[in-house]
Amino acid sequence: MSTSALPKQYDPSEVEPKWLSFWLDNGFFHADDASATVPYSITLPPPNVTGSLHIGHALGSTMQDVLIRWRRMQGWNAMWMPGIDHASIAVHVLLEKDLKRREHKTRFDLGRDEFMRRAWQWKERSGSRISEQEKLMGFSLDWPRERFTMDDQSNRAVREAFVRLYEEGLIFRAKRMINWDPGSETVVSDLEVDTVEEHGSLWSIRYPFADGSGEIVVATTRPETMLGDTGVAVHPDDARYTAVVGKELALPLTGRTIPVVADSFVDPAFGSGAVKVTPAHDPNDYECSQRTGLAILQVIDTRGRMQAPAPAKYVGMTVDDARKAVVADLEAGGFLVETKPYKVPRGRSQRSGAVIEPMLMEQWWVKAGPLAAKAAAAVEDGKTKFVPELWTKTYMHWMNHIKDWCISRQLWWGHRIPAWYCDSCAQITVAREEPAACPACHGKVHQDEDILDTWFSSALWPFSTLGWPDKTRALATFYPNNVLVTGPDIIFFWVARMMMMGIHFMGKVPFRTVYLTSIVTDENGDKMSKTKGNVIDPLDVVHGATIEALLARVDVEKPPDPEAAKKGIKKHFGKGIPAMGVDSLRFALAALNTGSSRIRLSIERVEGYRNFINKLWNASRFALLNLDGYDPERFEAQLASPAARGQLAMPEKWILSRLQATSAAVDTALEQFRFSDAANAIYHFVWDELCDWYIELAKPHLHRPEGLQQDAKASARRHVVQGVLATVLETTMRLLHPFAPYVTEEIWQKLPKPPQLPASLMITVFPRADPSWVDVAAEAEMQLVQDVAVATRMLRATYGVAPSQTVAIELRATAEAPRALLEKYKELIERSARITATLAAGGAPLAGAAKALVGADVQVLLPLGGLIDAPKEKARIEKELEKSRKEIAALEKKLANADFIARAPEEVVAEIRGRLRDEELRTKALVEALETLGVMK
RNA sequence: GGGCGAAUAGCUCAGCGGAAGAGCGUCGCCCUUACAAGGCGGUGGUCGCAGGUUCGAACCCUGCUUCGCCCACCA
Repeated sequence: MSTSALPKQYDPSEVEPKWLSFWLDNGFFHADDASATVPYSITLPPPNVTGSLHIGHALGSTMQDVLIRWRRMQGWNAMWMPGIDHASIAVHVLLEKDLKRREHKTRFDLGRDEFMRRAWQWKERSGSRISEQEKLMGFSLDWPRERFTMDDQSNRAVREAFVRLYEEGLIFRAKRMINWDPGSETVVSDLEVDTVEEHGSLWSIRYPFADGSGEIVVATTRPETMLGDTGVAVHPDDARYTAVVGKELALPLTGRTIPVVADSFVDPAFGSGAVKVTPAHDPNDYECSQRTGLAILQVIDTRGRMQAPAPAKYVGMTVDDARKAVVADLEAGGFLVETKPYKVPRGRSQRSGAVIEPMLMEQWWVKAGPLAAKAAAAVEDGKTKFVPELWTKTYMHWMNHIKDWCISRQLWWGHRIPAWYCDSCAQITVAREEPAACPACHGKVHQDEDILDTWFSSALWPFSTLGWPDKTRALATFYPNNVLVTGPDIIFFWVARMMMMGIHFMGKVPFRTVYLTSIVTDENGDKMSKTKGNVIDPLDVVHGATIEALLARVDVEKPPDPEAAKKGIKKHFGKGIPAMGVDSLRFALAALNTGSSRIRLSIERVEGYRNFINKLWNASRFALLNLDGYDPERFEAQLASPAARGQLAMPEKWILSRLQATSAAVDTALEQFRFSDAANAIYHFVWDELCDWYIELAKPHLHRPEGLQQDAKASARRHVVQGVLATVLETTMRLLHPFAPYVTEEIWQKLPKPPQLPASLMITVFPRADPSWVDVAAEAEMQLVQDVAVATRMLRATYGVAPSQTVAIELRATAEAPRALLEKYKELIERSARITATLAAGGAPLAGAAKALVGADVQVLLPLGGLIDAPKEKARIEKELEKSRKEIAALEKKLANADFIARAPEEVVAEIRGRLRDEELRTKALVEALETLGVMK
């Protein structure tokens, strides 16, 4: 057997590329549509083509890969679908910004064809970059299936879905109030508008009656819209105005007259109780006009400038300029009553940041009601579950209050709407293929200029990626997906719409479980942003980055405030970022993912888990240095029978028992998406049990005998210990592999193991908890050894006994059972605490000895003779005594309570009694120790 | 204005009805031949506040306070 030595520190840069290409070359990530095994599928939320992998992706994708690798190893036919999203509006914003900066042009200057050409160019560059990054992270995506939301197959799916929905009356064209984004010059959906409170003013304006009989004062935060007013509304029950309803007002600055109408949407308590109504530019006012029959005048155009029928003077002004002009003119005309500062809720485009202009326009809509009803019912019936469960409410609330979805966009990069208008008649043709001529009048047709909301194609993604609208094998096998992992921020945008479309077109929910990830923030809980300079780039964590490199990047990326960004970078990454490899990052993300709403990540945190990976590396290194002569096949045969297992020594029984408990914990945790529990179970097993105890106890048995002839017994024992160590490590690699694929593969490949195993760790079998390995007795015995060793080390440390010095201690136990155990494991204790021990049942108080208690009965005596520091010892024991007495008081109080005795379960009462007994023994021993000290004085 | 969540060790978080836990930090002592990215030991908490339910509450209920995050058309 080879005993290849490993370097002292784990070097991911050598290991990662090697195994990545090994996995890819062997097609281990690919799932077979026709496999007879149980399918398990996840669709990766397709990253935007504009982006590169950020920490949020790293989190979500790592969790998906953990699930996929885990299920794959459990024998499921695990398929993880990769893809990229065309991100219509995001690309627009990006390309247009670039165009403006480099060429001072708009997309309109460029023209549709040229713009599209450049967008595709961008896609080719950017799309492959993100895939490369995903590969680097070890994500076991099924690459041959990789898709793009604007590839031929997706285009076909989009057309098919659009046409069918249109034919079913679920897609329609209508003139309604929409959110106009003057920045990107397109409609955006309600979800793409952020309402923010901004400082503005509330103007009160006088509207005189046309007959000169007085006036009505109205208040507004948008005086320029008065140019489009077509009425003033009052509450029908408002006694102040009942007499004037129906009268005409002379609208200042316009020469028009407008009526006073009654509508109950008016709040009589606000301002004067009268509202100016601008139906074309305010959603409320539009509703009002529909109820009261007021006319609609559009005075703002799609570029956010005033247009006729506003008076010529204002035409062409921007909204802001028009506002100033109107206010000035009103004031000059004596119409302005007052101006006061006011907090104005203002809608802003999430994409362009421009102030949203509500407008009345003809657009394409999805009738959401019927789709949402089924999507809500599916969750109510438990067909799809949210994890954590609390998101169910968010989803349900939205579904139950859903509004129609505006799906047309006045952009170019995206799926062009498959609707053709006749140049001669009013016929609209919605079809899968471009019609040669108008079916009604045979006139020429032209296609709708608009494209679809980027989320329309995303909504079809779980089935369009599997071949829909064709009935494919892949679709039959992998739809519905088992899990969707995504961020809560796109529940409405994406999750809800996949649910609606999946149920509609496939008749089944698209996924059984929706796992919502946390938001990754910096260590202070602040959202990561380029401007704050607190962005943790996963690739920097993997490869490392000097502070200079990080700062230099700011100059290339040119964020809005480069100085602030640099300051932030210096603050957060002052010493740069050490290269920590993929596994450290992945493991950190899993370990920190407790399911709370945010994960505070910092470089220090990742370093902590890098240390863990290194610890594991060194434990393996130790093993490999000591496995010479080990024969895995022989060992397997040795362990095959339960009887043989019974022959194992306690430490071996113990570590195997702990290992099986860890397997069980990992499995249970993953079933419940408790990633941090799973990661921490492995972390503690490896560090606290395997490294801190088992390896230490194994050492004397592994060392090669000095003499020429090794005695047979020691040799056999050595082989068993080697076997257990190798087995435990091999199992640990399998357990840990979904979290840290690279380091585990590297170690696993080096470990001696029985032949006929697969070529890669990633296709071995995930450890299954086997209760037959549980050994309660061994765990209890080991606990005693650990407790005695720890108590002894504590005394040593307290009294400054040099680590190199072996001291003699006395162990006392009055009871027979623990004394027998101490006797049995004397050597283990001696080795763990660097002592020699003598055992006694009791005896006279030992003057000049420091004393520690283990449990109630076992005493550890460290003889110090004249060197004992009596006051220190006294203080220490008194502190323990105080704790013990408090505990006794609490326990006695409980037992004195008749209700407790009567109502609490018997076993609880018995347990409390037992604890009281033990605690009393402790107190007695501690008092005795104090008395012994007294002798010294 | 509605809804949801959080408040536990210096920091970040587990625990969610029967003995207060982890990681990091901090303080000692150690280069003990796997690992100083390490070892050993220690310190540190009226579990936000006030009530209630219960034999028993960090955990369940009510109210309050303080922070987050969503949703919402008030001129």
